[in-house]
Amino acid sequence: MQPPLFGDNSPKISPPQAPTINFAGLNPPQMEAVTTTNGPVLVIAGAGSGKTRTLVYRVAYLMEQGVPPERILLLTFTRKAAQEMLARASLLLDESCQRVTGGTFHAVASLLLRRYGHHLGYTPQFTIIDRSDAEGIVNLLKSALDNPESDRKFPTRKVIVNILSQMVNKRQTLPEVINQRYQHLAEFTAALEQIGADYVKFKREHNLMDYDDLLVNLQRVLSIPEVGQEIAARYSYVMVDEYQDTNPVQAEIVRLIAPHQNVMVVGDDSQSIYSFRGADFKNIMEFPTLYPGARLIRLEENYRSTQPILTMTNAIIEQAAEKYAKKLFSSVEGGERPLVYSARNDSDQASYVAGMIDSLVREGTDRGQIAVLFRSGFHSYKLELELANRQLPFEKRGGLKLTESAHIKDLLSLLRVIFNPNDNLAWNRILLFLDKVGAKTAQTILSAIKGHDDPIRALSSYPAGKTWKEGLLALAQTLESIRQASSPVGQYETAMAYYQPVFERIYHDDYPTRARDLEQLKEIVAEYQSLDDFIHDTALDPPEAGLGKQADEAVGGNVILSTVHSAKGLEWEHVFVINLAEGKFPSAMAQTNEEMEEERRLLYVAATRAKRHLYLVYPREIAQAGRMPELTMISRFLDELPPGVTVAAKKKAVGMASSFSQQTIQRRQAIFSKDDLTGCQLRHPFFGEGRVVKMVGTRTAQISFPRHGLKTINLDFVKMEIVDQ
DNA sequence: TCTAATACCTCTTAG
DNA sequence: AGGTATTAGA
Repeated sequence: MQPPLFGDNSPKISPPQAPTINFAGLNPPQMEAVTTTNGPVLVIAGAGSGKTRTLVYRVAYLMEQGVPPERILLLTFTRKAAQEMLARASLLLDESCQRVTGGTFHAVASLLLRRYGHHLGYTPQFTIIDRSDAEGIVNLLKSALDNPESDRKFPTRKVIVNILSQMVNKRQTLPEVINQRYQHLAEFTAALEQIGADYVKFKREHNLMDYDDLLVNLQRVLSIPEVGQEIAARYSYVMVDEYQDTNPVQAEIVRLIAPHQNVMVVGDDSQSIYSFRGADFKNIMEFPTLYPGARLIRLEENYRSTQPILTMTNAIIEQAAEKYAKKLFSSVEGGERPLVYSARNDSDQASYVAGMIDSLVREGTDRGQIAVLFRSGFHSYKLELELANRQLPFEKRGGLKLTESAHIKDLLSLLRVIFNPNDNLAWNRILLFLDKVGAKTAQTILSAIKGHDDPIRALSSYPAGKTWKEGLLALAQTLESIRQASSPVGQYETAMAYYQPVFERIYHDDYPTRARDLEQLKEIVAEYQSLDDFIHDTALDPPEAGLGKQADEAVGGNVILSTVHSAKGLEWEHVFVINLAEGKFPSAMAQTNEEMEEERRLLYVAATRAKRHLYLVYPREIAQAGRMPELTMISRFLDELPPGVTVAAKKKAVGMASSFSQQTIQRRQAIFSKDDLTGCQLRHPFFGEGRVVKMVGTRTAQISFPRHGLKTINLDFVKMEIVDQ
């Protein structure tokens, strides 16, 4: 269970003896940041300089000074970060630290807007929509616009949502956004303006808020004098983590919520990686202007990484076009230079990394001390297969979230219409479950039942077509039962009983795999007392889907595969950064100089996650679906490094997994040159190990895989390895 | 007129 | 692997 965002307001019983905090572990600037509690404070904290520790101590210190936890607000970048900090503060002081209000801007906004959103015309049951929901709405509005000749150049719903979001986050007008980044769409300005207005109207009419609305609407209620005062009166001390990644709207929220100016913000301009969300690393430098008399504290000593790693990361940021002079120095002894491995291709890269991880684990390295980082979620697919083959459990962070997959959205939609009967997207989704009902019919039904104060009842009396009347009644009945079910699990099960056959029909190809996600969802639902809480929580902090998660909740944790963005603020002994090739990292999407600079900072963030060992890997060629593999160039960021900062890794140098040893390779070649492989144990990149039952032709074998059954495989096309004769 | 099946295309990063 | 555009079929 997540700790409540707002602490309970029950009267606090002071402990007989006030516990005291031991500050021995803090250096002088950290100590200054902890004890300067009144007035604005800006902490510029380099990577690994003990920023989190400082915040944790400060929370505990404030409480030791007698500040009630309910009056402290800690805004962080992820909900997880807030939980972790409060848990650590509890260890320093006592459990009451858990009652501090801590979470993301969005989570805090969601809670405050449930209470104060009525000033803007929202009911407390508004639904938070995610990106794909927003895209769905925009798509709807786009087609309603009926541009005469549906031109191919008209932007996709994805691009439109990006543009609308950028307008909000950077507080720009549509022409400004178009002029800055989307000049090629200038001719569609009028249409986009219309879609933007329709989108706002649609959300308003259906009691929906997207992520941007949460922030903007919070800012708006805070700007209503009486309401703003009431909210501001709740908090006497406000702390903001990762301030370099806040956007102007968030900065304004901080200003409004803390008129007393007891605000401490912590950040590092070199680690600004969210400009696509409207953040500008210059904002942090403007803090002293916004808060005259702000105390500036710098944390520059690095407690995380060895000097050779810092030498390399300093070199990366050294090349940045615009930077505020800062050079981290290490207090960690010794260490080796970062290794660079040049892989032949994606497969070689995956097998190198998996092999290294395998041998590290065999040597006794804690799995939880190993992470693989990459620019984009899909960059790790190959590696995921490779790790699964070697039965190495891992957890993936970033990329697709559980609630973003189609089948989970289906089920959640059944619950969402109960919660917010105005949620058209959810309605549309579940109406499409019905056989013989498509987009058109669904819209017709929807507009018919929309006006009723009880759309579910209205649904059961809808004049349905002969072919789908039965299905419609069954759906209406199910919704009624869900509404009446007493617990969230009960509601889940009622919904699931209805959804199961639909599910098997829609996803007939792969529903067993997807079924696992639904099971996982059930476990999450089971932790909740009310459906409302469940829907709020999952909207803002979707649980992550993963192969690895259920594999092993082993001691010390699992190997982590993560996007760089999701690795922010974390650290590991061993860090692999993969796909360091032009077009991948930096991403091909980075066009402007500013964007390229952000890619550089992104690599800086990735590399500074490493405590002792850093491995930089890139493929020399990239396979593209349906095309010949293309040669790639090494990432410019590595190419620009001064000589001697890194060291080339020898191919498969360090104790590789047995299946990749020289002997194995020789044996494999020897045997593969033979004709008859009957009886051999082979390893398939996807199906895992299997035994050859018989040869079908000279190069084709029938192989029995324990988990996947009998397959006929051409050995020239599929890369197989000999495991045993 | 609408649904269902098929072939094809494109993929950032996140609350 | 997901969505979209196209087309066959009801």
